[in-house]
Amino acid sequence: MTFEIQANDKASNARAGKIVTDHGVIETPIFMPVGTVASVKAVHFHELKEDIKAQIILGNTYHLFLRPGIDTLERAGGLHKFEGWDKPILTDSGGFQVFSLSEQRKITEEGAVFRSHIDGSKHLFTAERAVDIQRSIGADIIMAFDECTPGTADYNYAKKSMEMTHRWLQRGITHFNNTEPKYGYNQTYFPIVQGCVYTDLRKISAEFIASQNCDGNAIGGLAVGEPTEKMYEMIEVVNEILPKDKPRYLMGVGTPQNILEGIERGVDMFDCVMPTRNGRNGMLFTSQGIMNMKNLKWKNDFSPLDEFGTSYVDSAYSKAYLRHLFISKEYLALQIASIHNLAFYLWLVGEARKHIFAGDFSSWKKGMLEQVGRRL
RNA sequence: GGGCAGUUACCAAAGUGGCCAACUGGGGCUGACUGUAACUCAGCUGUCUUUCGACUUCGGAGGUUCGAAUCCUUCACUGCCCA
Repeated sequence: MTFEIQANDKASNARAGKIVTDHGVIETPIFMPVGTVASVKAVHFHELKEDIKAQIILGNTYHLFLRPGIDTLERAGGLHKFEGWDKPILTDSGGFQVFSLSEQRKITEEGAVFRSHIDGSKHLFTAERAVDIQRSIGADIIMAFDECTPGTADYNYAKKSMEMTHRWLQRGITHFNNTEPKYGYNQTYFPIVQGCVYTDLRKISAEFIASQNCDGNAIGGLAVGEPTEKMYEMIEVVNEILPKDKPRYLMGVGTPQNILEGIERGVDMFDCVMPTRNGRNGMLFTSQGIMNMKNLKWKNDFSPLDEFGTSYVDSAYSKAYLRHLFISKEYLALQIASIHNLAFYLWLVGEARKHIFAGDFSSWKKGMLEQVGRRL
């Protein structure tokens, strides 16, 4: 994997670049749709590629390990072949599940023991195991196994957790270097900065992560309960330290506003379930603001779903029709909303990229922020 | 014509003397959702009020009672059965 910066914004830390993987090029800044269980929920891969124009998608180690399982993925020849996606894939390590499934896991120095949410069976995830599974999945970019601490963690817990994440990282890197890709193309390993909302911890973590000299670096443990301003502050602190010539990936973020703020602070890659999950729950993100499609006000509004939208669903369907589909609990509603939201997110980062090249990112961002935050 | 059962908020349906503005579903309105255990979750859904609370309700009218959605009388309507 290689990364090349193609343009820097004049008034901010925003940059535009190009990541090259064996499955193709990723133009940054980029948003990566989340396809946890070998599926971007409610969206065909055809639409993902042709209409939404996704350049890279995610998969999840924990979920894919439970179903369909490693054996099936290996027999399929890896996740790309299994799901029919020939562009880049990034897999999360299961670190987020340490946070989101905190009720049914136990953390030790060795790793985390999960009780499966599917059948209750116990599974030990370690730094090494996460590498092995991600080798079997065959993602282009694989993530270190970390503990994603909640934004409300106290200092001592955050410090101990961060230090353990660092030890896990060294074990993971060693194991990564001692193992080979399984399907004939290269994989690269991204470490993850932790440290919760504590500036000194974030600095220590960023310095440690930078010293590992990986191809790219991730910022984790944000947008997990801390105030948004704190998140922005932590991004600034960390990006001061993370190498400029490596892609920076802000994990799990976020709203359109979060993404623009992240780009301005020098982040290159984002992923988030919001466009798909919120879409399925009836919320549309548009360049003009946020719409709750279940609201009465759309009942007889036959105007296009999004007159400024770039996806075919934006002109093919009306607001009134999509509202009807949601109210009627029709599956098509989930598809249309998910396609629209993902297309919007990809459009948004694409526009950001253009304005970085043009050198007027910050002024463009200011106007866009006001628009996307409106409630329609 | 006779007998029986029933009539509760937008719909369905509990409640059979005070703890009832009235259980529960559905529907409706609004909100939440950030490396996906999520087509999920939460609040509201008689009127007025920010809250406390006040007021008007359980087919209509009248009555019994300190007190009625609940008991009595009567009228109206609906369903089933017998002629």
